[in-house]
Amino acid sequence: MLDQKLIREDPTFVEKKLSRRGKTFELSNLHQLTLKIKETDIELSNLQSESKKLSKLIGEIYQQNNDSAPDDFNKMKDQANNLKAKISNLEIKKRDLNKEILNELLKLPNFPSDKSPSGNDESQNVEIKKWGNPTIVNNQKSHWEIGENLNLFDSKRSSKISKSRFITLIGDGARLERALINFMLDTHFKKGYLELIPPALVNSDSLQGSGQLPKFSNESFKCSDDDLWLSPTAEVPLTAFHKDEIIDINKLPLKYVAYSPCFRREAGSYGKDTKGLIRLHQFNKVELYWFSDPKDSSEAHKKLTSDAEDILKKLELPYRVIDICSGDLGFSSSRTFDLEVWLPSSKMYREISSCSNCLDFQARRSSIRTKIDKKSLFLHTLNGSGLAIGRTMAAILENGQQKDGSVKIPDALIPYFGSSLIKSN
RNA sequence: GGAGAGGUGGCCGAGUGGUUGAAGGCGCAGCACUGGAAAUGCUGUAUAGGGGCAACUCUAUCGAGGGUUCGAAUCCCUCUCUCUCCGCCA
Repeated sequence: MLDQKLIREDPTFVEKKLSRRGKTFELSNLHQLTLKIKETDIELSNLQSESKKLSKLIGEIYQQNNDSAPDDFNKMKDQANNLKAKISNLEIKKRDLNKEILNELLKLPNFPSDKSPSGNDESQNVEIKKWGNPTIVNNQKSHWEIGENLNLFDSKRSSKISKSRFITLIGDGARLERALINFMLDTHFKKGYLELIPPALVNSDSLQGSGQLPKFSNESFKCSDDDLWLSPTAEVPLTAFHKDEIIDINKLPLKYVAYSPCFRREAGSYGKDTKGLIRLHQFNKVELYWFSDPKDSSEAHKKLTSDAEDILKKLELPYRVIDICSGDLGFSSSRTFDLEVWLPSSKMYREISSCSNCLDFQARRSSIRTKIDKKSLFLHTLNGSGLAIGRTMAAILENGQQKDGSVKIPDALIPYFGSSLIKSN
Protein backbone atom coordinates (compact mmCIF):
# COMPACT_ATOMS: atom_id res chain seq x y z
CA MET A 1 0.00 0.00 0.00
CA LEU A 2 1.21 3.46 -0.80
CA ASP A 3 1.42 6.20 1.81
CA GLN A 4 -1.88 8.05 2.02
CA LYS A 5 -0.12 11.19 3.17
CA LEU A 6 2.05 11.21 0.08
CA ILE A 7 -1.01 11.01 -2.14
CA ARG A 8 -2.61 13.83 -0.23
CA GLU A 9 0.43 16.06 -0.42
CA ASP A 10 1.80 15.28 -3.87
CA PRO A 11 -0.55 13.28 -6.10
CA THR A 12 1.33 14.29 -9.25
CA PHE A 13 4.52 12.77 -7.94
CA VAL A 14 2.70 9.53 -7.14
CA GLU A 15 1.07 9.40 -10.56
CA LYS A 16 4.42 9.94 -12.18
CA LYS A 17 6.08 7.19 -10.17
CA LEU A 18 3.31 4.73 -10.97
CA SER A 19 3.23 5.60 -14.66
CA ARG A 20 6.50 3.73 -15.08
CA ARG A 21 4.39 0.60 -14.92
CA GLY A 22 3.22 1.49 -18.40
CA LYS A 23 -0.29 2.54 -17.42
CA THR A 24 -1.83 5.81 -16.40
CA PHE A 25 -3.07 6.12 -12.86
CA GLU A 26 -5.68 8.80 -12.30
CA LEU A 27 -5.49 9.83 -8.68
CA SER A 28 -7.51 13.04 -8.57
CA ASN A 29 -10.50 11.34 -7.00
CA LEU A 30 -8.40 9.66 -4.35
CA HIS A 31 -6.57 12.91 -3.76
CA GLN A 32 -9.85 14.74 -3.16
CA LEU A 33 -10.96 12.05 -0.74
CA THR A 34 -7.76 12.34 1.29
CA LEU A 35 -8.25 16.10 1.57
CA LYS A 36 -11.84 15.66 2.57
CA ILE A 37 -11.11 13.12 5.27
CA LYS A 38 -8.46 15.34 6.79
CA GLU A 39 -10.91 18.21 6.93
CA THR A 40 -13.54 15.96 8.47
CA ASP A 41 -11.06 14.66 10.98
CA ILE A 42 -10.11 18.12 12.18
CA GLU A 43 -13.73 19.14 12.59
CA LEU A 44 -14.47 15.91 14.39
CA SER A 45 -11.63 16.27 16.89
CA ASN A 46 -12.70 19.79 17.71
CA LEU A 47 -16.23 18.70 18.46
CA GLN A 48 -15.01 15.70 20.43
CA SER A 49 -12.79 17.94 22.47
CA GLU A 50 -15.72 20.23 23.24
CA SER A 51 -17.99 17.35 24.15
CA LYS A 52 -15.37 15.81 26.37
CA LYS A 53 -14.92 19.03 28.31
CA LEU A 54 -18.63 19.44 28.76
CA SER A 55 -19.04 15.90 30.04
CA LYS A 56 -16.33 16.45 32.57
CA LEU A 57 -18.01 19.59 33.77
CA ILE A 58 -21.32 17.82 34.15
CA GLY A 59 -19.54 15.07 36.02
CA GLU A 60 -18.04 17.53 38.47
CA ILE A 61 -21.36 19.18 39.18
CA TYR A 62 -23.00 15.82 39.55
CA GLN A 63 -20.41 14.68 42.07
CA GLN A 64 -20.79 17.80 44.15
CA ASN A 65 -24.42 16.82 44.32
CA ASN A 66 -25.28 20.34 43.42
CA ASP A 67 -29.02 20.31 42.85
CA SER A 68 -29.31 24.05 43.17
CA ALA A 69 -29.37 24.69 39.46
CA PRO A 70 -31.22 21.85 37.77
CA ASP A 71 -32.15 24.06 34.85
CA ASP A 72 -28.54 24.78 33.97
CA PHE A 73 -27.80 21.14 34.43
CA ASN A 74 -30.43 20.11 31.95
CA LYS A 75 -29.35 22.81 29.56
CA MET A 76 -25.86 21.40 29.59
CA LYS A 77 -27.17 17.95 28.93
CA ASP A 78 -29.13 19.23 25.96
CA GLN A 79 -26.05 20.92 24.65
CA ALA A 80 -24.08 17.70 25.07
CA ASN A 81 -26.74 15.77 23.22
CA ASN A 82 -26.58 18.29 20.47
CA LEU A 83 -22.85 17.86 20.16
CA LYS A 84 -23.27 14.12 20.23
CA ALA A 85 -25.51 14.17 17.20
CA LYS A 86 -23.04 16.27 15.23
CA ILE A 87 -20.17 14.00 16.24
CA SER A 88 -22.08 10.92 15.26
CA ASN A 89 -22.74 12.32 11.80
CA LEU A 90 -19.13 13.20 11.29
CA GLU A 91 -18.02 9.80 12.47
CA ILE A 92 -20.18 8.15 9.86
CA LYS A 93 -18.85 10.49 7.22
CA LYS A 94 -15.29 9.76 8.25
CA ARG A 95 -15.83 6.02 8.25
CA ASP A 96 -17.35 6.10 4.78
CA LEU A 97 -14.53 8.24 3.45
CA ASN A 98 -12.01 5.95 5.03
CA LYS A 99 -13.59 2.94 3.42
CA GLU A 100 -13.58 4.62 0.04
CA ILE A 101 -9.95 5.65 0.38
CA LEU A 102 -8.83 2.21 1.48
CA ASN A 103 -10.75 0.69 -1.39
CA GLU A 104 -8.83 2.75 -3.91
CA LEU A 105 -5.53 2.61 -2.09
CA LEU A 106 -5.47 -1.18 -1.88
CA LYS A 107 -5.81 -1.42 -5.63
CA LEU A 108 -2.73 0.68 -6.35
CA PRO A 109 0.48 -1.26 -7.03
CA ASN A 110 3.89 -0.47 -5.59
CA PHE A 111 6.22 2.08 -7.13
CA PRO A 112 8.76 0.57 -9.50
CA SER A 113 12.25 1.19 -8.22
CA ASP A 114 14.28 3.78 -10.10
CA LYS A 115 16.81 1.02 -10.61
CA SER A 116 14.34 -1.22 -12.43
CA PRO A 117 14.88 -0.99 -16.18
CA SER A 118 12.17 0.92 -18.01
CA GLY A 119 9.83 -1.09 -20.17
CA ASN A 120 6.24 -1.98 -20.81
CA ASP A 121 6.27 -5.76 -20.86
CA GLU A 122 8.43 -8.82 -20.46
CA SER A 123 10.15 -8.27 -23.81
CA GLN A 124 12.00 -5.40 -22.19
CA ASN A 125 13.30 -7.33 -19.22
CA VAL A 126 17.06 -7.24 -18.98
CA GLU A 127 19.34 -10.23 -18.62
CA ILE A 128 21.98 -9.32 -16.09
CA LYS A 129 23.77 -12.62 -15.56
CA LYS A 130 24.22 -16.07 -17.02
CA TRP A 131 25.62 -19.12 -15.27
CA GLY A 132 26.52 -22.59 -16.54
CA ASN A 133 26.44 -24.07 -20.01
CA PRO A 134 22.99 -24.60 -21.50
CA THR A 135 23.10 -27.88 -23.38
CA ILE A 136 21.34 -28.69 -26.60
CA VAL A 137 21.35 -32.37 -27.46
CA ASN A 138 19.65 -34.31 -30.21
CA ASN A 139 16.52 -36.26 -29.35
CA GLN A 140 16.09 -34.16 -26.23
CA LYS A 141 13.10 -35.42 -24.30
CA SER A 142 10.76 -33.20 -22.32
CA HIS A 143 10.58 -33.78 -18.61
CA TRP A 144 7.06 -35.16 -18.89
CA GLU A 145 8.24 -37.74 -21.39
CA ILE A 146 11.09 -38.67 -19.09
CA GLY A 147 8.74 -38.78 -16.14
CA GLU A 148 6.34 -41.00 -17.98
CA ASN A 149 9.09 -43.35 -19.17
CA LEU A 150 10.52 -43.69 -15.70
CA ASN A 151 7.11 -43.72 -14.02
CA LEU A 152 7.91 -40.73 -11.81
CA PHE A 153 4.49 -39.10 -11.90
CA ASP A 154 1.01 -39.57 -13.26
CA SER A 155 -1.03 -36.69 -14.48
CA LYS A 156 -3.84 -38.66 -16.12
CA ARG A 157 -4.87 -40.40 -12.91
CA SER A 158 -4.49 -37.12 -11.04
CA SER A 159 -7.14 -35.46 -13.15
CA LYS A 160 -9.38 -38.34 -12.08
CA ILE A 161 -8.65 -37.55 -8.45
CA SER A 162 -8.96 -33.79 -8.83
CA LYS A 163 -8.85 -32.21 -12.27
CA SER A 164 -6.28 -31.24 -14.82
CA ARG A 165 -3.15 -29.46 -13.63
CA PHE A 166 -2.75 -31.75 -10.65
CA ILE A 167 0.00 -34.29 -10.30
CA THR A 168 0.68 -37.45 -8.34
CA LEU A 169 4.35 -38.13 -7.78
CA ILE A 170 5.32 -41.78 -7.77
CA GLY A 171 8.28 -43.78 -6.50
CA ASP A 172 11.55 -42.07 -7.36
CA GLY A 173 9.55 -39.02 -8.43
CA ALA A 174 8.06 -38.66 -4.96
CA ARG A 175 11.43 -39.36 -3.38
CA LEU A 176 13.13 -36.80 -5.57
CA GLU A 177 10.56 -34.17 -4.57
CA ARG A 178 11.20 -34.91 -0.90
CA ALA A 179 14.96 -34.90 -1.42
CA LEU A 180 14.80 -31.50 -3.09
CA ILE A 181 12.73 -30.00 -0.28
CA ASN A 182 15.14 -31.26 2.35
CA PHE A 183 18.20 -30.27 0.39
CA MET A 184 16.96 -26.73 -0.07
CA LEU A 185 15.82 -26.30 3.53
CA ASP A 186 19.12 -27.62 4.86
CA THR A 187 21.15 -25.42 2.55
CA HIS A 188 19.33 -22.27 3.62
CA PHE A 189 19.27 -23.31 7.26
CA LYS A 190 23.06 -23.52 7.20
CA LYS A 191 23.13 -19.92 6.00
CA GLY A 192 21.24 -18.71 9.02
CA TYR A 193 17.64 -18.84 7.88
CA LEU A 194 15.03 -19.78 10.47
CA GLU A 195 12.85 -22.57 9.19
CA LEU A 196 9.07 -22.25 9.30
CA ILE A 197 6.23 -24.44 8.16
CA PRO A 198 3.27 -22.06 8.00
CA PRO A 199 -0.44 -22.82 7.63
CA ALA A 200 -1.53 -23.62 4.09
CA LEU A 201 -4.90 -21.96 4.63
CA VAL A 202 -4.82 -18.23 5.11
CA ASN A 203 -7.51 -15.65 5.83
CA SER A 204 -8.50 -12.67 3.68
CA ASP A 205 -6.55 -10.27 5.86
CA SER A 206 -3.36 -12.15 5.20
CA LEU A 207 -3.94 -12.13 1.45
CA GLN A 208 -4.64 -8.43 1.56
CA GLY A 209 -1.55 -7.85 3.64
CA SER A 210 0.79 -9.25 1.03
CA GLY A 211 -1.09 -7.81 -1.95
CA GLN A 212 -3.11 -10.72 -3.40
CA LEU A 213 -6.37 -9.13 -2.32
CA PRO A 214 -8.51 -7.31 -3.25
CA LYS A 215 -7.32 -7.26 -6.87
CA PHE A 216 -6.41 -10.87 -7.54
CA SER A 217 -9.12 -12.86 -5.81
CA ASN A 218 -9.62 -15.01 -8.90
CA GLU A 219 -6.07 -16.33 -8.67
CA SER A 220 -6.53 -18.23 -5.42
CA PHE A 221 -8.81 -21.04 -4.28
CA LYS A 222 -11.34 -20.05 -1.65
CA CYS A 223 -13.00 -22.25 0.96
CA SER A 224 -16.68 -21.65 0.57
CA ASP A 225 -17.73 -21.99 4.20
CA ASP A 226 -14.95 -20.06 5.86
CA ASP A 227 -12.93 -16.94 5.45
CA LEU A 228 -10.00 -19.08 4.38
CA TRP A 229 -8.08 -19.46 1.17
CA LEU A 230 -5.50 -21.96 -0.01
CA SER A 231 -2.27 -20.06 0.15
CA PRO A 232 -0.81 -19.34 -3.30
CA THR A 233 2.68 -18.87 -1.84
CA ALA A 234 4.37 -18.94 1.55
CA GLU A 235 4.95 -15.23 1.05
CA VAL A 236 1.39 -14.75 2.31
CA PRO A 237 1.63 -16.49 5.70
CA LEU A 238 5.20 -15.25 6.18
CA THR A 239 4.14 -11.64 5.80
CA ALA A 240 1.19 -12.20 8.11
CA PHE A 241 3.44 -13.92 10.65
CA HIS A 242 4.56 -10.52 11.94
CA LYS A 243 1.37 -8.60 11.18
CA ASP A 244 0.67 -5.77 13.64
CA GLU A 245 4.08 -6.05 15.21
CA ILE A 246 6.89 -3.66 15.98
CA ILE A 247 10.16 -5.49 15.55
CA ASP A 248 13.29 -4.41 17.41
CA ILE A 249 15.69 -2.85 14.92
CA ASN A 250 18.55 -4.84 16.45
CA LYS A 251 16.84 -8.08 15.55
CA LEU A 252 16.70 -7.21 11.85
CA PRO A 253 17.06 -8.70 9.40
CA LEU A 254 14.77 -11.61 10.17
CA LYS A 255 15.48 -14.33 7.63
CA TYR A 256 12.98 -17.11 7.18
CA VAL A 257 12.92 -20.17 4.98
CA ALA A 258 9.58 -21.91 4.65
CA TYR A 259 8.46 -25.03 2.93
CA SER A 260 4.85 -24.91 1.81
CA PRO A 261 2.47 -26.36 -0.73
CA CYS A 262 1.15 -23.61 -3.01
CA PHE A 263 -2.22 -23.46 -4.70
CA ARG A 264 -3.03 -21.34 -7.71
CA ARG A 265 -6.05 -21.24 -9.95
CA GLU A 266 -3.98 -20.29 -12.98
CA ALA A 267 -6.99 -18.52 -14.39
CA GLY A 268 -6.30 -17.21 -17.84
CA SER A 269 -3.56 -19.66 -18.64
CA TYR A 270 -5.72 -22.28 -20.34
CA GLY A 271 -3.73 -24.21 -22.86
CA LYS A 272 -0.39 -22.97 -21.50
CA ASP A 273 2.06 -25.52 -20.16
CA THR A 274 -0.62 -28.16 -19.92
CA LYS A 275 1.90 -30.97 -19.68
CA GLY A 276 4.35 -31.83 -16.97
CA LEU A 277 5.36 -30.03 -13.83
CA ILE A 278 5.59 -26.44 -14.96
CA ARG A 279 2.14 -25.06 -14.26
CA LEU A 280 0.09 -26.92 -11.68
CA HIS A 281 -2.75 -25.93 -9.37
CA GLN A 282 -0.76 -27.38 -6.51
CA PHE A 283 3.00 -27.37 -6.17
CA ASN A 284 5.64 -27.36 -3.49
CA LYS A 285 7.95 -24.48 -2.86
CA VAL A 286 10.72 -23.47 -0.52
CA GLU A 287 10.47 -19.75 0.07
CA LEU A 288 13.02 -17.25 1.33
CA TYR A 289 11.71 -14.23 3.19
CA TRP A 290 13.44 -11.27 4.82
CA PHE A 291 12.18 -8.56 7.13
CA SER A 292 14.78 -5.85 6.67
CA ASP A 293 15.83 -2.49 8.02
CA PRO A 294 14.70 -0.09 5.27
CA LYS A 295 18.20 1.22 4.72
CA ASP A 296 19.56 -2.28 4.11
CA SER A 297 16.89 -3.71 1.83
CA SER A 298 18.74 -3.17 -1.42
CA GLU A 299 21.70 -5.17 -0.11
CA ALA A 300 19.30 -7.73 1.34
CA HIS A 301 17.71 -8.15 -2.07
CA LYS A 302 21.05 -9.06 -3.61
CA LYS A 303 21.81 -11.46 -0.78
CA LEU A 304 18.46 -13.18 -0.96
CA THR A 305 18.79 -13.57 -4.71
CA SER A 306 22.25 -15.03 -4.44
CA ASP A 307 21.04 -17.48 -1.78
CA ALA A 308 18.39 -18.70 -4.22
CA GLU A 309 20.96 -18.82 -7.03
CA ASP A 310 23.17 -20.94 -4.86
CA ILE A 311 20.65 -23.79 -5.02
CA LEU A 312 20.83 -23.78 -8.81
CA LYS A 313 24.61 -23.74 -8.70
CA LYS A 314 24.76 -26.62 -6.27
CA LEU A 315 22.38 -28.55 -8.49
CA GLU A 316 24.52 -27.69 -11.52
CA LEU A 317 21.56 -26.25 -13.41
CA PRO A 318 22.34 -23.57 -15.99
CA TYR A 319 20.42 -20.38 -15.31
CA ARG A 320 20.23 -16.70 -15.97
CA VAL A 321 19.15 -13.71 -13.90
CA ILE A 322 16.63 -11.27 -15.29
CA ASP A 323 16.08 -7.74 -14.04
CA ILE A 324 12.33 -7.30 -14.46
CA CYS A 325 11.40 -4.07 -16.19
CA SER A 326 9.06 -1.50 -14.66
CA GLY A 327 6.05 -2.58 -16.70
CA ASP A 328 6.40 -6.28 -15.89
CA LEU A 329 6.82 -6.01 -12.13
CA GLY A 330 4.44 -7.84 -9.83
CA PHE A 331 1.84 -5.81 -7.97
CA SER A 332 3.68 -5.60 -4.63
CA SER A 333 7.21 -5.47 -5.92
CA SER A 334 9.39 -2.46 -6.51
CA ARG A 335 12.23 -4.46 -7.99
CA THR A 336 12.43 -8.09 -9.01
CA PHE A 337 15.18 -10.43 -10.13
CA ASP A 338 13.86 -13.56 -11.78
CA LEU A 339 15.97 -16.68 -11.85
CA GLU A 340 15.35 -18.69 -14.98
CA VAL A 341 16.56 -22.24 -15.34
CA TRP A 342 17.55 -23.82 -18.61
CA LEU A 343 15.12 -26.40 -19.99
CA PRO A 344 16.83 -28.17 -22.89
CA SER A 345 13.69 -29.73 -24.34
CA SER A 346 12.09 -26.39 -25.04
CA LYS A 347 15.47 -24.76 -25.61
CA MET A 348 14.58 -21.92 -23.33
CA TYR A 349 14.93 -20.52 -19.86
CA ARG A 350 11.95 -20.84 -17.53
CA GLU A 351 11.26 -18.87 -14.37
CA ILE A 352 12.09 -20.89 -11.28
CA SER A 353 12.33 -18.11 -8.72
CA SER A 354 11.20 -14.54 -8.45
CA CYS A 355 13.11 -12.47 -5.93
CA SER A 356 11.38 -9.25 -5.02
CA ASN A 357 12.02 -6.24 -2.86
CA CYS A 358 8.62 -4.93 -1.81
CA LEU A 359 10.04 -2.07 0.25
CA ASP A 360 7.40 -0.96 2.77
CA PHE A 361 4.47 -1.86 0.53
CA GLN A 362 3.48 -5.08 2.29
CA ALA A 363 4.65 -3.83 5.67
CA ARG A 364 2.22 -0.93 5.45
CA ARG A 365 -0.62 -3.21 4.42
CA SER A 366 0.19 -5.58 7.25
CA SER A 367 1.31 -2.97 9.75
CA ILE A 368 4.79 -4.31 10.44
CA ARG A 369 7.11 -1.72 11.85
CA THR A 370 10.42 -1.11 13.49
CA LYS A 371 11.75 1.77 15.53
CA ILE A 372 14.65 4.05 14.78
CA ASP A 373 15.46 6.82 17.25
CA LYS A 374 12.10 6.39 18.98
CA LYS A 375 10.30 6.94 15.68
CA SER A 376 8.43 4.00 14.28
CA LEU A 377 8.48 3.28 10.60
CA PHE A 378 7.47 0.48 8.30
CA LEU A 379 10.22 -2.00 7.63
CA HIS A 380 10.97 -3.61 4.28
CA THR A 381 9.97 -7.08 3.15
CA LEU A 382 11.66 -9.26 0.55
CA ASN A 383 10.77 -12.63 -0.82
CA GLY A 384 11.97 -15.15 -3.34
CA SER A 385 11.63 -18.81 -4.10
CA GLY A 386 14.55 -20.90 -3.12
CA LEU A 387 13.25 -22.71 -5.21
CA ALA A 388 10.02 -23.93 -6.75
CA ILE A 389 10.32 -27.69 -6.29
CA GLY A 390 8.35 -28.96 -9.30
CA ARG A 391 10.17 -26.78 -11.75
CA THR A 392 13.48 -27.77 -10.19
CA MET A 393 12.57 -31.40 -10.70
CA ALA A 394 11.69 -30.69 -14.32
CA ALA A 395 15.07 -29.03 -14.78
CA ILE A 396 16.93 -31.92 -13.17
CA LEU A 397 15.14 -34.47 -15.34
CA GLU A 398 15.82 -32.58 -18.53
CA ASN A 399 19.36 -31.45 -17.81
CA GLY A 400 20.36 -34.76 -16.29
CA GLN A 401 18.90 -37.07 -18.92
CA GLN A 402 21.28 -39.65 -20.35
CA LYS A 403 21.30 -41.31 -23.74
CA ASP A 404 19.97 -44.55 -22.29
CA GLY A 405 16.94 -42.76 -20.87
CA SER A 406 18.15 -42.63 -17.29
CA VAL A 407 18.61 -39.41 -15.33
CA LYS A 408 21.76 -38.36 -13.55
CA ILE A 409 21.24 -36.86 -10.10
CA PRO A 410 23.43 -33.83 -9.25
CA ASP A 411 26.17 -34.70 -6.76
CA ALA A 412 24.86 -32.33 -4.08
CA LEU A 413 21.53 -34.10 -4.08
CA ILE A 414 22.80 -37.69 -3.91
CA PRO A 415 23.02 -37.76 -0.10
CA TYR A 416 19.39 -36.70 0.01
CA PHE A 417 18.08 -38.85 -2.82
CA GLY A 418 20.11 -41.92 -1.97
CA SER A 419 21.41 -42.80 -5.40
CA SER A 420 23.12 -41.13 -8.32
CA LEU A 421 20.80 -42.24 -11.07
CA ILE A 422 17.12 -42.67 -11.84
CA LYS A 423 16.53 -45.49 -14.28
CA SER A 424 13.61 -47.58 -15.33
CA ASN A 425 13.05 -50.79 -13.46
C1' G B 1 -20.27 -30.07 17.84
C1' G B 2 -21.96 -29.35 23.53
C1' A B 3 -20.80 -26.77 28.34
C1' G B 4 -18.03 -23.17 30.89
C1' A B 5 -14.05 -19.26 31.64
C1' G B 6 -11.61 -15.27 29.69
C1' G B 7 -9.33 -11.28 26.10
C1' U B 8 -6.60 -4.38 29.78
C1' G B 9 0.16 -1.09 27.90
C1' G B 10 6.64 -5.05 25.90
C1' C B 11 5.03 -8.73 29.89
C1' C B 12 2.26 -9.78 34.58
C1' G B 13 -1.84 -7.63 36.80
C1' A B 14 -5.64 -3.95 39.30
C1' G B 15 -9.78 -1.67 37.86
C1' U B 16 -18.35 -2.70 37.73
C1' G B 17 -20.29 4.33 35.08
C1' G B 18 -17.26 10.50 36.12
C1' U B 19 -10.43 14.52 34.95
C1' U B 20 -8.51 6.31 33.86
C1' G B 21 -4.40 6.43 28.45
C1' A B 22 -5.52 3.51 32.52
C1' A B 23 -2.92 1.75 39.97
C1' G B 24 0.95 -1.68 41.22
C1' G B 25 4.82 -4.93 39.73
C1' C B 26 8.35 -6.83 36.12
C1' G B 27 11.15 -5.58 32.01
C1' C B 28 13.64 -1.67 29.33
C1' A B 29 16.27 3.33 28.95
C1' G B 30 18.62 7.59 31.26
C1' C B 31 20.61 9.78 35.66
C1' A B 32 22.55 9.36 40.76
C1' C B 33 25.47 6.16 43.96
C1' U B 34 30.32 2.80 42.80
C1' G B 35 37.20 1.94 41.37
C1' G B 36 33.78 -1.08 38.42
C1' A B 37 29.48 -3.90 38.96
C1' A B 38 25.37 -5.79 41.81
C1' A B 39 21.85 -3.80 45.02
C1' U B 40 19.34 0.81 45.82
C1' G B 41 17.13 5.62 44.61
C1' C B 42 15.13 9.12 41.08
C1' U B 43 13.18 10.01 36.20
C1' G B 44 11.24 8.25 31.85
C1' U B 45 9.01 4.29 29.00
C1' A B 46 2.07 2.55 23.98
C1' U B 47 0.17 3.26 18.91
C1' A B 48 -2.09 6.12 15.11
C1' G B 49 -3.85 10.73 13.14
C1' G B 50 -4.11 16.27 13.46
C1' G B 51 -1.92 21.44 14.94
C1' G B 52 2.92 23.98 16.18
C1' C B 53 9.85 25.94 14.20
C1' A B 54 9.83 23.96 18.98
C1' A B 55 8.60 23.22 24.09
C1' C B 56 4.07 21.31 23.57
C1' U B 57 -0.94 20.32 22.40
C1' C B 58 -5.75 18.09 20.48
C1' U B 59 -8.31 13.48 19.07
C1' A B 60 -8.92 8.23 18.84
C1' U B 61 -7.61 3.41 20.78
C1' C B 62 -8.55 -1.42 27.27
C1' G B 63 -10.21 -8.21 21.17
C1' A B 64 -13.87 -6.08 16.91
C1' G B 65 -18.52 -3.80 15.81
C1' G B 66 -23.11 -1.79 17.58
C1' G B 67 -26.35 0.06 21.80
C1' U B 68 -27.63 2.64 26.67
C1' U B 69 -25.72 7.46 28.95
C1' C B 70 -24.13 14.29 29.33
C1' G B 71 -20.07 10.57 30.33
C1' A B 72 -18.24 3.39 29.21
C1' A B 73 -12.20 -0.48 30.23
C1' U B 74 -16.55 -0.75 33.51
C1' C B 75 -23.72 -1.90 31.77
C1' C B 76 -26.50 -4.44 27.28
C1' C B 77 -26.31 -6.99 22.26
C1' U B 78 -23.61 -9.31 18.14
C1' C B 79 -19.15 -11.22 16.31
C1' U B 80 -14.23 -12.98 16.93
C1' C B 81 -10.07 -15.22 19.25
C1' U B 82 -7.84 -17.92 23.41
C1' C B 83 -8.20 -21.43 27.46
C1' U B 84 -10.67 -25.70 30.29
C1' C B 85 -13.98 -29.97 30.31
C1' C B 86 -17.00 -33.41 27.29
C1' G B 87 -17.68 -35.53 22.34
C1' C B 88 -15.03 -36.57 17.75
C1' C B 89 -10.51 -37.20 15.33
C1' A B 90 -4.66 -37.54 12.73
